[in-house]
Amino acid sequence: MNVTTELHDFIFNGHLNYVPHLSIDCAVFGFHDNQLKILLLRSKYLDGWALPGGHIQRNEHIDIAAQRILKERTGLDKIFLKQYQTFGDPDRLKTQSSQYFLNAVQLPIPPNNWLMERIVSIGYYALVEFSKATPTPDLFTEECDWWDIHQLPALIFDHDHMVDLALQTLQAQLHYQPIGYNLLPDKFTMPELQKLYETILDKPLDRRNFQKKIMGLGILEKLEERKSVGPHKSPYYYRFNEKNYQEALTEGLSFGF
Amino acid sequence: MNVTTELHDFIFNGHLNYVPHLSIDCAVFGFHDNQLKILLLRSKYLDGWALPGGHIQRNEHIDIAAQRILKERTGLDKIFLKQYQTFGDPDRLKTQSSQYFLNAVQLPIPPNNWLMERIVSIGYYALVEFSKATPTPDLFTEECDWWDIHQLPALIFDHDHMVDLALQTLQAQLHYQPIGYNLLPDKFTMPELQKLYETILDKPLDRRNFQKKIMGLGILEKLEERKSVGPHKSPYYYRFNEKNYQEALTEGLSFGF
DNA sequence: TTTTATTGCGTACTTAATACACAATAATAC
DNA sequence: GTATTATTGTGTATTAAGTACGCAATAAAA
Repeated sequence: MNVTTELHDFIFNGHLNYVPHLSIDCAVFGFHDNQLKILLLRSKYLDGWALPGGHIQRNEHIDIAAQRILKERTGLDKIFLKQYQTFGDPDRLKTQSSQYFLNAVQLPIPPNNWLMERIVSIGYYALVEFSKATPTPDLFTEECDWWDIHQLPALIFDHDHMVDLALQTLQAQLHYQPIGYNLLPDKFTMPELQKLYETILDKPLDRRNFQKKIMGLGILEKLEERKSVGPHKSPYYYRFNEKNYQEALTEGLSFGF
Repeated sequence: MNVTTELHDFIFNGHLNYVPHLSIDCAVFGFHDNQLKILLLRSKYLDGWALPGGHIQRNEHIDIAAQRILKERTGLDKIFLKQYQTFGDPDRLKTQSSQYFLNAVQLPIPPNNWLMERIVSIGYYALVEFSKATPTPDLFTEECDWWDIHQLPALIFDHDHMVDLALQTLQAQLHYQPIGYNLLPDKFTMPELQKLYETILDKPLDRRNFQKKIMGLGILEKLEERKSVGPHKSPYYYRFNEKNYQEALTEGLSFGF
């Protein structure tokens, strides 16, 4: 099936498979080069970048739908995903992006088409390991790539608002939930973990106090191995203790930065 | 319009006014007799108690819809309302309650009717001043009343889960947001405020430390007047300082119970 | 006038958060 | 080899926040 027929099918028959009036949008965070990154797509039929998103199948749990959508965009299973807000402004799609879409698709879409109606979007944020994720465009996507959270391109609809709120939520969660596990490779050094926290919170932390606090949580274990990173003392590798980490996820923690 | 024709109209024409596949359910909290209460309805056509809820009008913001729904049930305007979770299990309505409904309404409802389809519900929690709210049943409601949060009746669908999560959210919020304002009368005593916090957190707090901490936030002002409550020293009245309270709402606070 | 339960205010103790010091060390330069 | 350099590992002192508890004041009832 080529792009044109698939697009046609999605527009005119999508409501048969998907729940109308609802969508999902995901803010997918990654960490690379000491920067917090977010995954964005540029659609062939829209005038800006967008959060990865999609629709919910007729008999699908919304959490499963979010997992499915992100599997298609990143190749990853069992992603750390959290619902953070549902966006329900009736005019959230009534921007110039909509007009651009109508011009771009070159199809006679009636106003009562399921995609032209008011859509409420459920916002999720996700944490993924940058190096394991493979940004994957679909047929309707021109580009799919990571962007530094501090240098975002123009986003469509209300997606800038969605990113703002997702980041705020992540920052707040950081104080109760052990978050590094989903964003870092299996083993990592203490300076790397600290940089991650500093990047998300957007403020510097004291190296020695950070180590004390994070080790005090009891979810990390120090390895024998050290990482060679320059003309100076080499830091040890650490990894999350799976069992204690899972416990901390359900019980919650108390940081205090 | 009598009950039967209004019900008929809602079932068969409701989708013209309301967004299908979506609903709103609200956990409305009040405080009375040193108990945390929640507002529940018993529908004429359902076999248990339910959270007050409803549907979103075609061109209505979801937050406005929640306000409208609660205005109808309590008579109150500008209620403190917060979205806390969207419930999207495709089978959340497929319980015995649905069968009971079909028997009770005695109408030939086809399976493709908008109320028979899968509905995703947006959960809000609300805080209201018990004495100012007037529980108001609608045409389809048999009873509408406050229930002690610790002695709830059988609830329909997934409403028990909704209540659980709303309470958990409220408890968590209590640590960052000045919450008493919405649940207490304009002026109140320190023991009353403390009782509210103890009730929500479900644990005792030290009287003297509580006073220190709560006054340290700078959102309360002590009045000259005292309340006469028994054969012992009379407590002062306090009230929220409107300006500082609003500031605290946006800035957030840091408690630590 | 005494009794009673409770309030207002205060002080000691413990724990958590913050600030800062210094020796150890791995790659590089010479 | 040996000195240089930037960074890491570990520790201690200080400050702030949280917890535990004491006691005099007092308003209504006995």
